Amino acid sequence: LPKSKDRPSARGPLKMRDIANLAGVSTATISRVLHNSTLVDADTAQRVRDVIRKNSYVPNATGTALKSGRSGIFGLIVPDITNPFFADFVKHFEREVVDHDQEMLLAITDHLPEEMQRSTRRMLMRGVEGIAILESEIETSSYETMLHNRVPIVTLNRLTIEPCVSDVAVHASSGMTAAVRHLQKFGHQRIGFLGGRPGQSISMEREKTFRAVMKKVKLPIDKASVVPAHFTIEGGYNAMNTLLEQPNRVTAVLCANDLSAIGAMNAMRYAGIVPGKDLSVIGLDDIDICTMIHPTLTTLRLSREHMVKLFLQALARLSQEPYQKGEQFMIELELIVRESTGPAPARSGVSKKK
Amino acid sequence: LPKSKDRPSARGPLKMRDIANLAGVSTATISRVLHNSTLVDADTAQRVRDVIRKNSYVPNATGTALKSGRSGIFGLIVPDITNPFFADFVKHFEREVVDHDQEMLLAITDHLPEEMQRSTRRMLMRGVEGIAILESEIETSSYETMLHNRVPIVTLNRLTIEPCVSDVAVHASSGMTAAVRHLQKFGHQRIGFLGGRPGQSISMEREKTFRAVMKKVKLPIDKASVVPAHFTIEGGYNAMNTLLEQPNRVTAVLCANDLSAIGAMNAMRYAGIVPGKDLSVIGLDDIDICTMIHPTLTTLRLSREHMVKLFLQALARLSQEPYQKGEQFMIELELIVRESTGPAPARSGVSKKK
DNA sequence: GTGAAAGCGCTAACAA
DNA sequence: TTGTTAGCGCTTTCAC
Repeated sequence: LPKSKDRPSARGPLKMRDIANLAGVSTATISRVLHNSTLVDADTAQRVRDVIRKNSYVPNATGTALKSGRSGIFGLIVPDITNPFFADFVKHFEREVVDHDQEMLLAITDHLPEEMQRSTRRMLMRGVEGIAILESEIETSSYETMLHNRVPIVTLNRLTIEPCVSDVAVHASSGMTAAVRHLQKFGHQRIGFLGGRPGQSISMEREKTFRAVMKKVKLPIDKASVVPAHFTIEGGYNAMNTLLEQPNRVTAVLCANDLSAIGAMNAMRYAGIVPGKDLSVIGLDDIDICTMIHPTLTTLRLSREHMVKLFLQALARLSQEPYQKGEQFMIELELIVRESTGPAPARSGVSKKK
Repeated sequence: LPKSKDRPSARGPLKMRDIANLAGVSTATISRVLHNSTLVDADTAQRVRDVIRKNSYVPNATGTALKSGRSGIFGLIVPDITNPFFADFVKHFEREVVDHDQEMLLAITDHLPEEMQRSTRRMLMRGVEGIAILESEIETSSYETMLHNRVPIVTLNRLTIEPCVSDVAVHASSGMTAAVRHLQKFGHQRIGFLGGRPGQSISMEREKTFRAVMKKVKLPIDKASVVPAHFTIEGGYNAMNTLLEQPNRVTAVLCANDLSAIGAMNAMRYAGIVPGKDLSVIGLDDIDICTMIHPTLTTLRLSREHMVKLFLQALARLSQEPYQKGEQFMIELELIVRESTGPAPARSGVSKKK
């Protein structure tokens, strides 16, 4: 019986061997041509390229990965791709990674610890060269498995680094200061905050920063004007309804993210309050829809493009031997003024219905 | 010098060989344990499992893939993950695929033909076992490369099948009929349509269906009330502004998707027209935000969950030898009534400002 | 300038 | 019940 060397791939895609046979050269030559090696005769190279094109040959990355020990895959773990912030992050991450001839392996945890565990396992099985984790609560056993396997990791807002683990954190205070000063210039004195859920580290962090900023600019905080909220439209909607029940209502609110700001504006509409006029609103993230709603949303931009660059840079540095230590990176917010903020209304008691 | 068999993996994750050495068995036994083979002694199995756990060993899928010839990866190509419809599709696709111990390879084309080409190449390199393409315009050379490599493909709304290529199409006419009847019951007579961009097959299809439905229910169509629109918030916004310039304005509009419906409602607000009261609006897709805006959007639901199931089922069937032929699947729309539709206003000349 | 051959991590047929 | 071994597609040293 003929050796497998000679059979023209019974089924499935062509292999390098087949191309080699068709071009009358060895697989080594094919490989050289694919890598644009100069050590190959121009004519031979051309002939090989023709055969490749004619047969739509595509090299099998599995073989390459196994041989080289490098998968060329980077993992990305997000809690919820339905949130435009994460969707945009995923989009930029994919683009960046693909532009470097690598792949993205995406995992969506839906905030579930057991999904986090499955995700890390999947990533390790596929031999990812690094993992970006945009999930603030990382379940312990997953974390240990990753450390054990010494895969570079970059986390978001955990403010903790260790060997093989870097972190990118949002430094909110300068941005929030700008936001509050912007409101102050419009004459706002009573400013509320929507967000800050006990136990959720990012949102607690943002609430803490808000308190610090208000102290810095010497504005008092009414306890009842800081309302916990999920990072969703519904979360903001509910929180704003709670806020609206308060006497001596605020004239402006900062929200922990854009989605909750949008929800808050919906709640205001139902209550007959005009956002941007009766009550100013500021979001955080600057997702695309900020400019597509009415009124357009003033917000603190957290650039996904920049974040992605930081994450990938951090991963790259962890991969280089001398940097295995782990580093802390910071990213700033930028105030983007739009229509949802304006002069504070003359007196506090705005009627509920116009 | 000792054979590589004996060295305890200098660096990087442990391999099966290492675990075998630690447990004092051969790699074959490790493999058997990992696959829950019954042919292995209970004690040995336990010992192996302990070693695996203790060392956080994770098998390398690259090896498995190369050996078995099956990558366990399914490709998904979408034009724009920032569109909530696609984001939701990706989410369900990922979940479904991962639940079957497989992976999703995601590509985002941003509607660019050259990205489509790169994407298919990436997919073929990684040896995907099937590709779901949610991009209606498929660039020819990519398509041929895929066919050449005989990888199962399922497309959306192309209404064309061939060997190795199945299609899932949205059958809009019953849903649209329900939508128009719903408006008729509210007394609407002049109904417009936003969408239908020349050259974009999905949107042309939807416009055609709209015309057919209007004919069926014996309602006239004013040429000027069918306005082309991109499938985005901005597209709907612009289209609605065009529509509002018309004399003898419609009292209701169907939109080719939810995003354009949302944009249309924004445009109405700016013009002082109250959506759902002065002018009824119906979307298509039923993305999550439909219930999170004011007024909530009446829409024709296109279930992503169901679509994903169909796509994966179609891919699975193409993989089985006897089904290589390619099949046409259909998916229906379901009318979901919310607040954006209501009784037609008494007379047509609604004032532009209240 | 080109080819032969070994080996990456894993599986499965076969041997013991 | 367990081990030995060949080989999946590719790269690369070494020999020619």
